[in-house]
Amino acid sequence: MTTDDDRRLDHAPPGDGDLDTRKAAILNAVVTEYIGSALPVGSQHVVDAPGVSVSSATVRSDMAALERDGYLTQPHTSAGRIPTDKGYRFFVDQLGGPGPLDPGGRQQVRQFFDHAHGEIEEMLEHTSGLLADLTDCTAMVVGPSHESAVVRSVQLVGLGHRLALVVVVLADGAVQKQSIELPEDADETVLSEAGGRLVVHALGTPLAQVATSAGPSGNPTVDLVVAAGIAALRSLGVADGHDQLFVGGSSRMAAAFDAVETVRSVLTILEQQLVVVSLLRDILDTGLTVAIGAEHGVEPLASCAIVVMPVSVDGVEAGTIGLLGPTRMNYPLALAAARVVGDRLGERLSEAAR
Amino acid sequence: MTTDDDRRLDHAPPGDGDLDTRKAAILNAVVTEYIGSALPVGSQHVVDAPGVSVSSATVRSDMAALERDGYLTQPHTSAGRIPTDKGYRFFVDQLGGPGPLDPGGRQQVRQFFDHAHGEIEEMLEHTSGLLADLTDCTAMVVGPSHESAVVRSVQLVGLGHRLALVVVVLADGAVQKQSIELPEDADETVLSEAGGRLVVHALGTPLAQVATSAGPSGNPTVDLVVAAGIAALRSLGVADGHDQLFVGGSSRMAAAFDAVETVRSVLTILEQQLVVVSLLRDILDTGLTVAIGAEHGVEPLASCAIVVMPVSVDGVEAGTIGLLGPTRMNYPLALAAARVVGDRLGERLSEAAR
DNA sequence: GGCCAGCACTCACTAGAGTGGAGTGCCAAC
DNA sequence: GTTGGCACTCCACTCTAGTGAGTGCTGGCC
Repeated sequence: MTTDDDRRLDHAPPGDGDLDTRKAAILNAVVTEYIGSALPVGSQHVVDAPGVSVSSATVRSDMAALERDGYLTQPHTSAGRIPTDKGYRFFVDQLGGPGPLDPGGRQQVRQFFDHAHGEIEEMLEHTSGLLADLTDCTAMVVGPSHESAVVRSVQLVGLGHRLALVVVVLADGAVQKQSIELPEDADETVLSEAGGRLVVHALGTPLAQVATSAGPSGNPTVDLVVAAGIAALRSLGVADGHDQLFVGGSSRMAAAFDAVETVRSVLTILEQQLVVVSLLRDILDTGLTVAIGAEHGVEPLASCAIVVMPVSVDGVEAGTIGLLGPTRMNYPLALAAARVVGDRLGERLSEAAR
Repeated sequence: MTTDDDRRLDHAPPGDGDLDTRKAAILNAVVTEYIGSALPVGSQHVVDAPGVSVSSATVRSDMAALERDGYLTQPHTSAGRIPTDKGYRFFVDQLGGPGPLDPGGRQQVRQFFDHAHGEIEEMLEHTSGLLADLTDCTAMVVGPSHESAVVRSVQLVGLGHRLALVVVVLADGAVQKQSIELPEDADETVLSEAGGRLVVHALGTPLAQVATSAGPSGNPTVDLVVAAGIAALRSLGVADGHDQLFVGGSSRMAAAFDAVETVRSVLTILEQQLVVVSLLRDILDTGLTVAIGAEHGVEPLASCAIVVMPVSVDGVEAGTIGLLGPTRMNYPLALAAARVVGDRLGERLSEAAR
């Protein structure tokens, strides 16, 4: 039964992160099994796994060692083992990054991007749905920040009642707006004069680098409006991560846990866009791709794992993809899907920015 | 104990939707109690309620009658009663519309709208959060449709690569965009010429009433671009309900049910914007304010009730507020909150449109 | 020294019996 | 029509085996 498969593993280097080859194989088998069944895994279920050509007794003693070392744990004595966060961590590290996506998934991704149309926000939104479908996780998509996008057009539109709208079109196709208050004596002429000056001031400049002030025009009212417009532009340039998060498939969290209280607390986190965006940012900043259990500091997500993948637009990390699931999520699938979708999304966004 | 309070009810007209005064009082007491406790209500818990100055034995026989008539049901023999959908319906009808909001809630609403700032989308989003906080329900806010909003500004911005963006600013401060493909030979001149013609064509017109075609300009390329721009404008005028729904507090659904499967199916519905928007639309169209259980046709929401409230902008029903909770939701609170917030939101939007 | 069959042990899970209590329906009396 | 009294029902809870998956240990074997 276990004849050919093992050779590869038997001859692998002995030290694989403190674990000998067989222990690693057993750990992987436990993790894989548990991800599939969500049931504690006994020694008997592991003996047939590749790389484990020993009896259940030997597996037991190895499992005991793995438990001593903190990779596995028992819900109670005389139950099977389930992986600890450390166990999942080993499993994930040993995967060595995303593998290929299964053909069905690849097909689904291809179809999606072939038919993806419409505006960028719509596409990001749908992408989160696609990822959720592919992985059965909750998907988070953070759109590219507009900080460095070049201003293609600025417009000042009066709305009446001392209110005007600064409308900016950026090179990546994003449209931003910000309302400003007008001084009492600002009429159409002032608005159009100020609009013209804003165009001269900001056109062709990255949003975050719009200069703080423009020269005087001779008309103090115009100067006031221009100043307000510049302030509005600059405030749009600050990436507050507020308006660019798309969460898809949050209902999957309900399927992932059977404690309704866990579901509630996870959903509560997901409602806080700022928390989610900075969480993903933090994980990326620590250089991780997967954050398991307590590794990210967010307490209510202690029983969750997060897979993050940067989305590169023209070679620059611009957006982020995140997948949220229980710690026993399907890591190989999640990693593969995140990579493939991230790459394709990046390509798409790069094309659009060109 | 029950002396003064009853007189009002004792002298009420005998037929209140097929129920005599005392039965109605008992039904109301059961509903109120059950909304608070989520536990089946026994005859003993009802004898102290206003309008019920009889013994538990009498209450029992009335309850039996109410069950025969379909207002109450028993989870099992020898358990207390819980209201049926019909029972909730009677309760809600007898409320006769929204009552006043409690002072704390009023205060919260006032504070919110005093400090509400920023763009319309942001405000709608935050409004959904406010409603969820007030009522402990999931809140849905459908923004005003832009069909009838007057075009304040049209702009054609080239994005390179045979792509341009039609950017429309509407009188209510909304900004819409739609990308169009350009013919091979469209250069900056064509773009600006076409942009100018679009302005002439659409400015001051309600979005849904933009005429289908403009006269020829003499330059076939310009005509092509203008046609594409008009098509884009008209497509924006179609209220597909896609981009104007804001759902807040979906985590509250997890707290409302203890069956995780129910939570999952409800969340799945909430993820389908189109379904939610048309559901609210349907309920409003049937002239209801509250849809209980099976009254709306959506099967996965059979254990939910929905409170809807139109939001009037300048006297015209423009947006919608919806509250989703379990059938045993706090109807008086939900109705009061929806009314107050809906009114204030309407005022706010009317101001902005002026 | 590493591996393994055998064995005693642990403990969640299930089913069944017993009990308490909340609640009902019915009835005779007022 | 209303009420107190009473027998009855049935859930929720507890307790008690019994079962079985799974463990740790041990002594013998290669």
